Amino acid sequence: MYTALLQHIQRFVSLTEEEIHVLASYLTEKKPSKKEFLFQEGQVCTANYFVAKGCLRLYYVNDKGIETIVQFAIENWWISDYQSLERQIPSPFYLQAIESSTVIVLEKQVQEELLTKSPSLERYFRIVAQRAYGAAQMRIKYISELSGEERYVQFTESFPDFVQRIPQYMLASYLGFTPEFLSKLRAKKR
Amino acid sequence: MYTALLQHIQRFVSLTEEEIHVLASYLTEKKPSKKEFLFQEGQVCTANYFVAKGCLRLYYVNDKGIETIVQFAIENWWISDYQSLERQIPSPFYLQAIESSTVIVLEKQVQEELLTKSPSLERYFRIVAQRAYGAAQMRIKYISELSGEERYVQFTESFPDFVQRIPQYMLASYLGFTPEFLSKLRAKKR
DNA sequence: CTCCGTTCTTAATCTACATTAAGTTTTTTC
DNA sequence: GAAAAAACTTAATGTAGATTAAGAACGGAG
Repeated sequence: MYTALLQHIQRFVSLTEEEIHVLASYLTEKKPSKKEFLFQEGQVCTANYFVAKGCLRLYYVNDKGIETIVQFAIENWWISDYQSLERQIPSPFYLQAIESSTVIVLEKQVQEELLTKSPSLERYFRIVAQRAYGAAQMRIKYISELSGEERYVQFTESFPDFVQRIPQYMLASYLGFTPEFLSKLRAKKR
Repeated sequence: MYTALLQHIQRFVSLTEEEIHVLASYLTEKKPSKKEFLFQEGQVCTANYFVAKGCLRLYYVNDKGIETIVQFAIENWWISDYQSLERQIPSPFYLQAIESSTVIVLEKQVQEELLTKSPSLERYFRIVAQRAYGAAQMRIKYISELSGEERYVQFTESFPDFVQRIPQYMLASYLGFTPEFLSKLRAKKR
């Protein structure tokens, strides 16, 4: 149970049997089916989610009804709306399963308590947050540095398998342009 | 000494006298003058920087020589290139003082050691990283959601004092457009 | 105070990508 | 396995913001 997460944690810190036991008692598992939501716009986000299997997307919908994907999460990624989670304010985002997935849920209340008990886990989540932040810094750089076409090439080269797994319009949404423009790019590359 | 930082830390966790003492012994202070660099492109970034006074910018230069600002840091912000710092790879960024500033330097090696000794500090840095990540998530949202003009309005309304402190061309660079376009926007608002 | 480099402005032209709209193909559902 | 819904494509037209170029204003060093 929870082996994917335990393995991930032990890549960064080591846990005692006791800690593993306590941790496991605090976790719950959810198996959202395709298109199921973990939270929606307007709700306060209450948990941090670890993808053991499958794929999620974090997105928002603008006033014209257009969806924009802020982040994907695949196996071994934590995902949540960290401002909503920390400040307990309503989230502007939707967190949704793209495929039917297996997600490990760590409730905020529970996380607080758990981390005061276990410095190793505190350390693990510090490292995870720093890595996510580093990735976000690079993402911001790429958004402004590269053109739409360059971002498309870079993404497909970096994550060829992942591109197969998701609908094209989601890729367009993540890369920051329209499905029509992506279609044009694809036609050009053939 | 280091009072700005100690106050910031104690907004999130409490430290014992002993911990404060150990922490202080590990920190160093730097007073970069205007335009001085803390690190430059191609260097591996070795430390995490806390702005006690003044203002820094993290930016990169593209192949046409155009600078783009990825982040500002003012009083009470930590700033660094977290990918370079964590993976010890060369940074694509420059970290530079915009004003002559007072910066508290926490070397990576030292941070590692310090955090294994103090769970409270581990906790503090976990919280700081999560907040920074939350802010980055929102930044990514705003970049795709708002037009250049809307980002300008939003930024000037959110940080009116800060806008006074920095040159216009840096604001343009941060907001993701040219100084010429900013100039046009400003003319329009008058 | 004045000179020189930096910053800011104006305006003409240009382009990457959006919008709209219609048609086609693929996937889902009953 | 037919019908409906979702996803993808093509093409005409539109626009936010870039680029280029030149001049004006500002600010700091001597």
